[in-house]
Amino acid sequence: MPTLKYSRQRASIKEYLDGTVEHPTADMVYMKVKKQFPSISLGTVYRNLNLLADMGEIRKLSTPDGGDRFDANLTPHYHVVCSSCGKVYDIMLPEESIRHINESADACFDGDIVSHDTLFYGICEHCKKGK
Amino acid sequence: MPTLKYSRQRASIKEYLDGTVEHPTADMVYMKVKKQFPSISLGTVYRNLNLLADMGEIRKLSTPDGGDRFDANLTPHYHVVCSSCGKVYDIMLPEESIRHINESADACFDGDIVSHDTLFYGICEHCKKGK
DNA sequence: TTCCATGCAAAGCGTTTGCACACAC
DNA sequence: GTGTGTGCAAACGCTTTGCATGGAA
Repeated sequence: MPTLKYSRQRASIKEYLDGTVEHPTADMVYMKVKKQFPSISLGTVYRNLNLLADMGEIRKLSTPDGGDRFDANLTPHYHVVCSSCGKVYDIMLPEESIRHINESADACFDGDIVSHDTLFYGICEHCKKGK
Repeated sequence: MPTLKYSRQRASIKEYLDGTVEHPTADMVYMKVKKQFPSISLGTVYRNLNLLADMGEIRKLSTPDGGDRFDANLTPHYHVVCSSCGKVYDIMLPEESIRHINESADACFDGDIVSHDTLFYGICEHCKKGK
């Protein structure tokens, strides 16, 4: 495998992700980092996001509405994606619940459940009110 | 809204989904139904799959590897998607576990969890052995 | 006859990739 | 100087859509 070399662009992407509680799409990252590096390309953003995800420095979340989302928060937590607006929310289940869910799922599945990737769906408060 | 009219193509799609325990992609449905209707187009398959999903006759599952998958099994159950091979498996949790998971998640989320859409990730038995 | 459904092809969208150039080491 | 990262643009995979035609009611 190739040796990793420093790049300002990658550092900027990581820094942005570290400082946000949202779960930005690649395009949102692109827009943000573009302010600092006006000539950065979307391809570079994607390459670095995937690189960071492969290295385990960020998490990549797949959502139903196409675009992936990225999260630099590595503490064990789940996500809820709003079926209405597509936003992704953190959900901090108590450790006991996490264990219970994993044990239940593991017992029913012929293989290994990767716990922290579990994705919940819902309707967020904002979308509930909007109706 | 327009009145729904019968179509052999849609009937065939529904019939195929009713008879399989897999969770076929749109393209798999297309390939299958094409045997009966050689001139059917992929667009028609997509239109009917979305139509059936909107009517609640089938479920549409979003997976991380791009393609959506379709499931005619409407009994309450969850899904596990294998991070390695992309296959989708049914997972029949005991009712008590489902209730526990929902209550836990609901308590931590500012909105409504849509229980049966919850998506687990894992490595299936087949991929575990293959390594 | 009235509309909905179909087939076809083009377009849409998010993402990946090939290539020449720039930059880290 | 060697090899990785970047910017650009083309290509990709999946899905949707516009339009003329075909079929259900």
